[in-house]
Order: sequence, then C-alpha cells, then structure tokens
Amino acid sequence: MVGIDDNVAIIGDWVPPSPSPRAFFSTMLGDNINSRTIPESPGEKRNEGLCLGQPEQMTSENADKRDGAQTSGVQLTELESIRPTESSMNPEIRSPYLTIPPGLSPTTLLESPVFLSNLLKLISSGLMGSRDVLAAQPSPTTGKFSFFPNGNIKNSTVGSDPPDKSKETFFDTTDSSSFAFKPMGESGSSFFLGGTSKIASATFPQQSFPSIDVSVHSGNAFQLHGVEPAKAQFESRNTLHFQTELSKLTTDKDSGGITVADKRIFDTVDGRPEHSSPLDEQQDEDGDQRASGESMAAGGTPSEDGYNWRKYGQKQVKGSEYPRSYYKCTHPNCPVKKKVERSHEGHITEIIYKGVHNHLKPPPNWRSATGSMDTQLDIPEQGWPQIGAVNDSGWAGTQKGTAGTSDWRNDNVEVTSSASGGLGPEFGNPSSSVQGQSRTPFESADAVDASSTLSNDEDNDRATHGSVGYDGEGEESESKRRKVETYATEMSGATRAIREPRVVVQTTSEVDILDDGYRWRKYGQKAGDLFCRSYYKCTSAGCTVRKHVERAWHDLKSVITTYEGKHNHDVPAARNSNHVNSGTSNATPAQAGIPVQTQVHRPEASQVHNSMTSRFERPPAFGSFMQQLGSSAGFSFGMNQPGFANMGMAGLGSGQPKMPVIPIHPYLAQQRAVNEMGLMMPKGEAKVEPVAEANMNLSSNNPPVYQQIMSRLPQM
DNA sequence: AGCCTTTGACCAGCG
DNA sequence: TCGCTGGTCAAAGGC
Repeated sequence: MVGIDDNVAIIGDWVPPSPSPRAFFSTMLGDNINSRTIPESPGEKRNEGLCLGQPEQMTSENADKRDGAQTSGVQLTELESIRPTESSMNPEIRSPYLTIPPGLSPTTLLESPVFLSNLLKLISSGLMGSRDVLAAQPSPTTGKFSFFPNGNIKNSTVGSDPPDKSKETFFDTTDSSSFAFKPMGESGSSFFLGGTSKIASATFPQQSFPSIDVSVHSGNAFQLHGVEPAKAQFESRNTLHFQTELSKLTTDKDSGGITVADKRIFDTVDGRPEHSSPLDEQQDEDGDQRASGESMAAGGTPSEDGYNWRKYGQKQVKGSEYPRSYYKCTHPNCPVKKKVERSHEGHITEIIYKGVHNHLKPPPNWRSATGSMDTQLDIPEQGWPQIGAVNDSGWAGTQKGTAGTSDWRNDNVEVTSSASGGLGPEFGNPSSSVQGQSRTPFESADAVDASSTLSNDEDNDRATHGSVGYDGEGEESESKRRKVETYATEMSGATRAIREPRVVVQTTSEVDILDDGYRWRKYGQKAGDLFCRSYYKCTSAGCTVRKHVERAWHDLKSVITTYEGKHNHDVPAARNSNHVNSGTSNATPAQAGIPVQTQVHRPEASQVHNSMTSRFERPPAFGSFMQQLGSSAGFSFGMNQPGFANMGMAGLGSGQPKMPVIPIHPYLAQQRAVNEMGLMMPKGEAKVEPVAEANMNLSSNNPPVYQQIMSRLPQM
C-alpha cells in the first residue's frame, strides 16, 4: 500500500515501531492502562471512564480544564498515539496528536463507528477537550493525523495552506496530503470533533452531542468538522464530504448507559467515490482512477466503505431528479442501513447511515471468496449494538427524541434496554461487570482494529498466524494477550470459512416446505438445467436461517429443501398456531420426523429463540452442552454468535418469552467466548439426505420440519 | 451457489 | 378520508 506503509505517524516526535491499529486505538482510548493516567474516580470501573467519562467531565468548563490537565497527564508511551501538545496559541488547550499506524487508513478510521465513538470518548474523557478542534487530512502517504486545539490551526494543509513549520516542525509540510485536524471555519476543510461548546455544554444525563462532520478530500484532504445539523458541503474537486452527526447521545446517569444517534452523510463531488476503502485509497494513490467508478459496486452500490450492502429499495424522492437508494448491511443481524442520494449528475451526493455495524468490517476480498455471510465478523454484542442503538434516531440526523422514528425505534429501545443502559460499563452486559475480564467497548475497538489489520496484507498474515498487530509491544499484559488470543482464535475461525449447519430435507411439496411455520423471504432464484432453486431467508429479526428449495425439472414433485443457519427463535406465533390448527392434510415428509444424523435434542424453543438470550441468559450448562454439540455434530444454534445483542432483542416478539437472566461469571463468559470461537466449525453438513418415504410421518399434526429437527435437540 | 439489483406494490406517517 | 411522501417488501431476473 502506498503511502501509509511508507510513512508512519510523522506527527509525533518519533514514531512507534509500526503500531498496530489495535494499539492505535488502544492507546488512543487508554486501553493501554499503562499509559493511561487520566484520573479516575476511585472505585470507578475503568470501563466507565472509557465510555463517556465521568459525569463531571461533561461540562464545558470541566472539559476545557481537563483538556490540559488530562492530556498533559497522558504519559508518553511506546505507542504514543496520543500525546499532549503544547498549543502555540493557547497553552491551556492541548490536544492529542493522533497517528495513524500503517495499515489503517484514515478513511477506515473515520468511517469506523469505533473511531468516531471513541473520539467522543476522548472528548468526554478529557483527552480531547470540548474545544479541541481537529482539522484532519488523511495522508494517503503518511497516514498522519494531528489534533489541534481550536484556533490553533493556521496553516493546516487541508486543501490549502501548508502547516506552519515554525509551529509544527515535525509536520510534513511538504506533503500536501498530510493529515491535520483543523478547526471548522477555516475553509471548508476542517475537521473537528467536539464542536465548540456543544459537547462541553452538555451535561451527561440526556446529553445532546453535536454532530460530527467529516469532510474527506479523497485526493488529499480529509475533514471532519462538527456542525450543527449536518450540512453537506461541497469542497473542491475530489472532495468527499462526510458528515456524521452524533445527533443523539444520551446517557443514563445511573447506569452509565448512553444513547447515541449517528448519522453520516457523505457528499461527493465530481463523481468520486464518497468513501474509500484502503484498497481504494491505494488505487487512488496509484493513480488508478478506476476507483472513482469501480469503487462503486455493480449498480452503483457504494461498497467502498468496506461493508457489504444489499439494495432493498429505490425511491424517487421529492425534490430530487434522481432516486434515492436504500441499502442494508448484509451482515446477519446488522441493523445498519444507508440511503444513497445522488445529484442530478448521477453522482452520489449524500449517504446517510443509520445505525452502527455490530460486526467487523469484512476484509476486502472476502466477500467474493466466501460470501458476506461468513466474512463479516461479529464483534461482541455488548459493543456496537449499543452504540448503534443509540444512534438510531433516524436518517436525517436531526436530533430527535429518545425514541426516534418508528423504523428505528426498535433499535433504540431494544438495544438500550437490553443493554442495561447502553454504553455504560461493559456496555451493559451483565456478564461483563467485572473489570478486566469481559469485553469492553475498547475491546470492541480492538476487534475493529484487528479488522483494519486484516486490510493490511502484512498484518493479515500475522492475524492468520495468530499474532495480531502487536509488533513493538513486548510487554503486553496477560489480559491483553488473552484478548489477542481470543481475537486470533476468532480470526482463525473466520479464516476457516465458518459455515453454518445444514439440514437437507426432501419433500414432495414445495408448498409444505414453504409453509413450515416460519416466515421466509425469497431473496433469490436460480434456474439451472436440471433444477430450479429458490432461496429464502427467515424474516424473523435476528434469525440467520436460510433455506433454498430445489426442484428438479424432471420431477417437480421432489422438493429438496436445505436449511442452513442457526435455529434462534420459535415459530412465529400466528403462523405457528395457524399451522398447527389448520389441520391441513397437506402435511408432507417435510413435516415429518426427520432423521437428522445429529441426534440432538433441543431446549425449549423459547430458550433458543435468539442468541442474545442464549448468550446472556442461558444457563452455563446449556452453553456447555452447546459446545459439546458443536464439537460433536457441527451444529451450532446461534450460541456462538456474538453481535446479536441488538437485533436479537429487537427480534423478541411479544410472544417470545425471555429466559430468566442467569448471570454468568465473566471469566466463564470470556472463556466461553474463546471456546465458542474455537467451536466455530466448518459447515456441518448435518445432512438429511433424501429421506425415505417410509420414514416420513405424514401426520398433519406434525409441526413443521424445522421444529421437528429442533425437537430433537436435547431438553434442558 | 449465492447474492445482488430492479421495480412495482405496499404500508405507515402526516397534513 | 385522501393524497403525498418516505421507507420497505418481494418477485423476478441478473451477475
């Protein structure tokens, strides 16, 4: 990769030896406890401080005071990604520098909810004061970031003037594409977080956060400036305007919960991609202008943000000559959607994101290799879902009430409530209440870091070999090492192309298999020479089960249905009752006893209705069983799926009772996380090959085949 | 094989 | 109640 690999963090007085993205964020966010000297209230869990800081920090006054006090307290560590700097204009206001390690593109950072939210954490924790203004330019070649206090930027390189060498001699002033954070108001090329006093003036219960507005000059400038309601700004040619409005960030003072509304708007001019993945950036660096066009997926889908999207709608909107496109993240259970609007020239003018991904960004080439379903790694459910939850106040980014609009209300309510307060300590994960054992928001950040790492070939190799971006860190703590191991396991599992269990059922009627009690959405169809196959997804929220129904042309009566995925909810009540009570004698072998090779029993259906419940609330014994099951039969039932928190809860229908909450020892939880990762098995092909008719129970009273299969799971 | 886009229809909110 | 609008669904076909 040109640039980023060549120049690393020139901002600092010296450059750490290839800090990993993980280290970058870890350090940035204080994950490196050794470098963290930010005062914390005694007895206060560290993680609490990591979220949004202590409440008393949240006033503008305090924030400003802490700008200096806290940042000056940041020790210069080996991975000094953030360091205090004397302001040439206002020595009281200090802002950390931020260096972008190799392999981590600025755009990757800024597109990352982790980055944005963590910047907020910085702000809130005092590392970045409310008045800190960041004028940023991503350096495709250096990856430099620097944070400048408000008003200190006179010569940012953003789009215009080079930095003042007299002030920043270390700054690569000859590199017009260097990174600088610049206060808003100095041309359009500013990037600031904290938005003057908006953050500062907000007090944390029900605090309203300012928008974060990021403009990215895809060529050589990068901007993120806070404005009020995010407004699109068109910069010069090749300018990308990225607006993120953390339009709603509220906290529950007691629980530490936080609700964040996030909106990002990408504006592009001149048809440049509104966002660039690291690869795209590389292409740009290489002068490969294909990026402008080819960074768009077929059909113009903006995919260069690294995530996989499925267009689910298009609408001609009022006042726009061109339609607006609607996309959903294809990752299972990921609630993120985005709207893409285009200018009358057909260029993308705006992308509005809704929600935050609850998974890692898939490595660039994985989708084509293994399919997006398997490549977008989940991150701990106590991570982004809560943040995302927070964000879902609507597309427009206007600051709305806590409930948000109808479409997003579920996200907000479900996640927030499920997380016992959202972004509080441990993100509300009851099992993660013990410091240092469970995953914290920063660990989520770590995961994302690692994701970024995967974008880097070199680091990717390391990840594959179980060493994720720890170069230069010789004395990592055991806990950190454990986290790395955990992640390595995770990555290893991902590398093995984790597949889901598969159950193949042959029936004599497609109708029956379609009417199996569950709600399916047809998402594809394939007609081959010998067969015609339809693809279905379960429409239940949080359910990842898919099936395809295949009918041979020569024998249309023979229907082979293959179920694939994890069995995380019960049959929808209405359909279920209908089905059971219908008495339709059209029962088929599909509804009969299926001789699943894996002779398993199942817990109560309600006990596996979603993995949120499973993960948080299932008895440990059940987890143990599932491990055995997973290891023995290649089955998994949504038990080892992180990242289901929000959707899982959203998917809790009224008729789906929740399991009692059974606390799990955090250590066990963590170990389980590791184990579960390790149990991610290749597709288990628990195949029910064409079943002999004799084996079919044609009783119409039989529950759907899926239930039949599930009924063979062990009882608790 | 699996996912994607297209596109008309449907639905809900709102005035 | 109606019309407008935005958002979503889902069948069909393409990649």
